[in-house]
Amino acid sequence: MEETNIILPDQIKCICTQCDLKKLFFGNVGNLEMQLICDQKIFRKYSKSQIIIHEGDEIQEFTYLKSGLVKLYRTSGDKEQIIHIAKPFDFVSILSIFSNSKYQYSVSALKDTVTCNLKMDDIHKMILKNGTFASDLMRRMSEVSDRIILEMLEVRKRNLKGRVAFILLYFADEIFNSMSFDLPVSRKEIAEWISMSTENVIRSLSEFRQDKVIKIFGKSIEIVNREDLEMISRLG
Amino acid sequence: MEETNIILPDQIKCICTQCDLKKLFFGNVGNLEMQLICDQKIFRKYSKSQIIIHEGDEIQEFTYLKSGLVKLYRTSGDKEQIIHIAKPFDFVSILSIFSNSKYQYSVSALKDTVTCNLKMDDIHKMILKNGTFASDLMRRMSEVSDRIILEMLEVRKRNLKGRVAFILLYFADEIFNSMSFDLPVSRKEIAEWISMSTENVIRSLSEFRQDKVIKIFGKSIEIVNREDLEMISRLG
DNA sequence: CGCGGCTTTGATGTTCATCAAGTAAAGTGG
DNA sequence: CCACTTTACTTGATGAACATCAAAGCCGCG
Repeated sequence: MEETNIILPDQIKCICTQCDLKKLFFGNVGNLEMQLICDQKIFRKYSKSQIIIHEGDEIQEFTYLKSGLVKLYRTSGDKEQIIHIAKPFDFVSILSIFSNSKYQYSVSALKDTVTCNLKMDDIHKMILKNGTFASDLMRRMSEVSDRIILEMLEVRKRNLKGRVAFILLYFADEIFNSMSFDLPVSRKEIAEWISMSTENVIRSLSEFRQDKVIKIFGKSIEIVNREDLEMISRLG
Repeated sequence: MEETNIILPDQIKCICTQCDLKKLFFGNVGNLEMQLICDQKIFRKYSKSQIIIHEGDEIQEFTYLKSGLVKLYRTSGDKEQIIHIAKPFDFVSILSIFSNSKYQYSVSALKDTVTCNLKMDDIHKMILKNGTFASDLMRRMSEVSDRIILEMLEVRKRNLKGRVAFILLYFADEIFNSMSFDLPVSRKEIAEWISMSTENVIRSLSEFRQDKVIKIFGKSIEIVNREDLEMISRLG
């Protein structure tokens, strides 16, 4: 939220009407209305591990990801609980914003991330005026919360190894669309995501490597035997 | 959903404009619009353990609780995972309905329950026409999903005894508003809610009883030492 | 170059699931 | 309504799963 994160629209070549993300929420917003929103928008740029949204902060903006990758989490005491990892189109900051005046979760950047921020007031006004926009937005909210809840249930019904396998497949299928990728999170963060200890996350990864299910080079992961990994995820 | 569950409006003295639940969603709906909805409404009555919504069913109605108590859960294989326990005003069936054509969760009655069912089409039409209604509905959706997610996180960060203590306090504070109440769920259901084994839920309850934190007579629970129970919930 | 955080492995102990066996309660069909 | 069956509840014993502690190597960063 610091001023230093602001980048002016003309620093990024971006015309709202041509934005890939337009159809997410603004597919049914006329060009005139769109122009009003467009003129008000602010981009913010965050580098890895910078905090985008801080639990407890006043909600004044409607924030969505233009590029990058973020984690949604909650802090209690000195511990963090990761709720979800989201990429553009996964509009996580949509949670809470219509019921609370303050954010219930924090969001931070896992890699360099750019957000597009609109004034919450403008969004509220548009909901009142434009029913189709309201309807589209509702669908998005419902999708996001459904996905998060179902994902938490999927994790929760598995044991340690099943959870780790599930997370690896999640990165492969949902985030990177590839069998090899660089982990955007630490082992500790995986642990905070699946509610297990860091050591046991590492032990599971090592075991998968020994069993030739995956290859590991530091943060770099390659899924070698997808069938086995899926089996571990299903049975665990 | 069976026809046998339908009860005609005049069997229950109910005028929509005077309904306690009106302000939940329809606080900003005019009397004329309200009348249209009102004429279309159907009540359904369910007895304990009857299924109100079945995972996978087509979503055609907008369902909310008039009275009773329900559990929201998901079935995988032969096991159930309880997501949330809800009473009237906690409008759980709001989840999924704007993003999916089918229900992602099941809902069943924990005690005799009456639902008020509106046509989904009418709700959609009203969202398009009435911006304030859309806005109110969004706030409710956001509240419900926030509450469920935060609750799951609270459970997940605790250990066995902490979870059991948390659930007991949940019943006392959120459901019954009393330090003594009849458990509306079995030990097994508590286990499915907090992802622990039935035996260990029972052992925790027995231990609380031995330590004179609670009294137990079958399904009947009395919280004797609230401070201790809160301590267990906090530290566990 | 040194410090702190991340990663890794091993050893140990705690927490929890599972199995077993018995009692109580609740539903079912004659 | 009773005998019967099933489901819920309870406790103990055992072993598996997982956390914690400890120690050492590694990496990035000021």
